[in-house]
Amino acid sequence: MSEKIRGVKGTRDVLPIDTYLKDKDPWVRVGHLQLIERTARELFPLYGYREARTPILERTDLFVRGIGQETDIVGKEMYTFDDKGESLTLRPENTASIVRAYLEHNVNQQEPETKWWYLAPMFRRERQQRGRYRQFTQIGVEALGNPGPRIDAEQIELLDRWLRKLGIAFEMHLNTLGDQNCRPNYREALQKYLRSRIDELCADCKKRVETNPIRVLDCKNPGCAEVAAQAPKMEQFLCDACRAHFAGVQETLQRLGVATVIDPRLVRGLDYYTRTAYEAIVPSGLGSQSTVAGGGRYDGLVKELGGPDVPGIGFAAGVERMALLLAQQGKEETVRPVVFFASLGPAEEARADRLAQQLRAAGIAAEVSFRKSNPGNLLKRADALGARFALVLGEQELQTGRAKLKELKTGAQHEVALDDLVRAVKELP
RNA sequence: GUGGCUGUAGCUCAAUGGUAGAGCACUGGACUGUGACUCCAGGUGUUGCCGGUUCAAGCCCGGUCAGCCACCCCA
Repeated sequence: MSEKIRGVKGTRDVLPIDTYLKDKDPWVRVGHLQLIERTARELFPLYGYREARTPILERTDLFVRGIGQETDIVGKEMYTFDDKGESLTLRPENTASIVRAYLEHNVNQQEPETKWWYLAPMFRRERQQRGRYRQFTQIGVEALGNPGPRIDAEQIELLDRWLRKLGIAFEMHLNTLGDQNCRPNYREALQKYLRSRIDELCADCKKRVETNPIRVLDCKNPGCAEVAAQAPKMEQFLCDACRAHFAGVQETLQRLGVATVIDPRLVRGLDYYTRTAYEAIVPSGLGSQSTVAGGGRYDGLVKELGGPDVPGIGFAAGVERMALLLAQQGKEETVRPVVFFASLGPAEEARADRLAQQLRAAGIAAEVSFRKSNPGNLLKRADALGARFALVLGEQELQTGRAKLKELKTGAQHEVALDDLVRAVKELP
């Protein structure tokens, strides 16, 4: 007796049926994924973004250098393995890969500004829960070579437009993280402040004070939150250039009519972010998760990965999280056959095969019956498939060359000539 | 990685430590050429897996795996 083989922990199937669901909660539907993807494919090129595809596998060092050794992603969440002496990793995010490809092909020497978008599976070895999976999909954009701030606003407006188009209710949070000039000053001041109140912080934050003090601002622990509320603000430490940049982003967004919430506590977990940071946040529907898309500027990353001093900004959206939100709203597109052929014998089946072929060639979805049965059961089958019309093909129809096209919803029958079926179906309202 | 809850038919769920059930769905028939209604018949199963206690375990105990929820972190 062999054991039934199972999927990998933290991965999930998305199937075009209802009954595989293990729980009552809405789950990702194929139709919603298609809607999200199709909208992106249509919308992103209108903003000048072109699709880029990079490999799922990269050298581990790319992420260590790009994302940062101290981050949770690199420190404990990567799928890393040895490939005959070389360490490889399943990508946990795509920005580092995109920048690697950009540099590898010297794109900066071919065009001063580059706008790419991607749709790609990502892998992070976390404990899964609602809205968080070990394999998940991100749709994102990266704009390289443009120091902003108008590109920042344009990109935020793109995300805003996309989510609105899909009917997702969210709030766009916005913040600035400063840059290499002013962030160290802020970090130092913040650190000094946090050390003075270190007894009030949680155990994790006590460590963060030394490793990554800015993330203490993001802690949900009540004690930490209170300390954070009185902490010095980034805004007081911004250098003139960063201050002007942030003002420019806000001004452009206002001109474009994009509503944002300035959120001083919005920080980013990844080391490479500078200046503009933004997140689309939803009030509910994702369990303890609330971010459906996050983005920001990373002006130091390209250089960090061995390239020239090229600025960049991008966002990544969680496709499954978006699909979960859509599932709670219900609407989904499904493809159903227009004509179902109920054939009563071998000769009729042969004719149905050819008729279905003609309909499909004309762009009309058609399905033939493969099982031998009586008309009653075949009509049941047509109904179960959600077909609009059923056409019973028997001896009589083959002889006369005429058949009745039955509209299943109303029961109305339309007499049609088999030789003229395509035109007849097209002409029906 | 840490903690809590759960695991019985394809799905939703019952069963005091004592013989595994219902609804839905599925297949066929009543209806050898016209579905939705109705009726009848029929698979529905190593009770997640392994071990222990017991005369006896779906039920109690331990382990393990998986799912859910929360922390952490993030999309």
